[in-house]
Amino acid sequence: MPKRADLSDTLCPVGRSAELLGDRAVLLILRELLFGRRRFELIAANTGLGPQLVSARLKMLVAEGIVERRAYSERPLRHDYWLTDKGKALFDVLYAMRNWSERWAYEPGETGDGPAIRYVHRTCGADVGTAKICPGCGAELGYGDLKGEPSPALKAEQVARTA
Amino acid sequence: MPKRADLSDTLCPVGRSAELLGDRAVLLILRELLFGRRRFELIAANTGLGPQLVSARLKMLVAEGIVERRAYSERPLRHDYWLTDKGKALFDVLYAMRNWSERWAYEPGETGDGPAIRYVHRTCGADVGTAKICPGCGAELGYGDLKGEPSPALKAEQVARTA
DNA sequence: CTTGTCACTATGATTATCATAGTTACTATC
DNA sequence: GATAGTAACTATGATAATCATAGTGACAAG
Repeated sequence: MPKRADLSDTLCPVGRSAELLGDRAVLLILRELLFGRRRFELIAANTGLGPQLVSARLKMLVAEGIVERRAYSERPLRHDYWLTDKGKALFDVLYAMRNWSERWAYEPGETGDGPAIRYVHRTCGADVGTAKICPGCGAELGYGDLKGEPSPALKAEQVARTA
Repeated sequence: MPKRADLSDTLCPVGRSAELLGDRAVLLILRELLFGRRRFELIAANTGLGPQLVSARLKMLVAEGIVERRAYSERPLRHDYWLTDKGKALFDVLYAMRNWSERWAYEPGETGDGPAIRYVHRTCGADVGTAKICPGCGAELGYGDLKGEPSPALKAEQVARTA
């Protein structure tokens, strides 16, 4: 690869976010952070990415103001990673990706009989399916509004990765 | 790069679409297709990607059932590229990316005084801003529902790229 | 004082990407 | 009828990002 072309100065909004999100490692790390997994080793294990890549991407995300690095222990000194408001706002993008996958990316029956992850609206309890607005109460769905329940098969996969 | 790790068999819906969308070239090509630019040379020029990359990604997108290759002329034989329903459904993801960018990815005043692209709901005429549901009529917004008007600055950039 | 934990850094092989140039199959112009 | 143009690609070589594996530093626990 030559130095990859830089699109961060394009005025096109899709091009600008493509520079950030058009990267498997970034998307997977954001998934972990949105799921509330904040520790380096957990992120590395769940994504299957090497520590060097995780380190490089987290540094970049901190520099972009999407992630914040915090000390959660002084002795020994240990850090973890938190999404900023700018980072939390990326929930909408990942949720759209999830919705597309649930509809288009699985063979029939591949996830059992339900979706790979069942999402429930915290405030009203409705199963949101793959909707953009809550079918129970009509509210828009954003960061923190949903509670996800992975299917048994997906849960087994996640356990296998961290073991 | 070693062979990139394959996530296409993960059961996680974000992981599965990350395999597809976690790629700058794919996102940029999808942007062009969603904007109705279907010809190879136009896509290459507007994205700034080399023809080899465009060719490889379009082949992959055809194999994934996201894009369809059609002959638009017999003599000389010429082809262009159309989104399938599976491809059109990716509008939601790119629209979420656009919304995030409009809110978080620009310095104040960088796009003039409005957004980089102003979107209007075709059926009711309302300016949708960065909403997920139309603020005019309350309808959900999907592929084909919006008419985009790039800001003068963005338009100038697009003209410069194709010249 | 050895083993374990966590957040990383270092090294080398592999390969995707970019820039540039060339190819094929026609049509249009001089 | 030879040259130039157009559209959709393919070929080639240099570069650098990625992966696998191993190692480091600072501390805690047994």
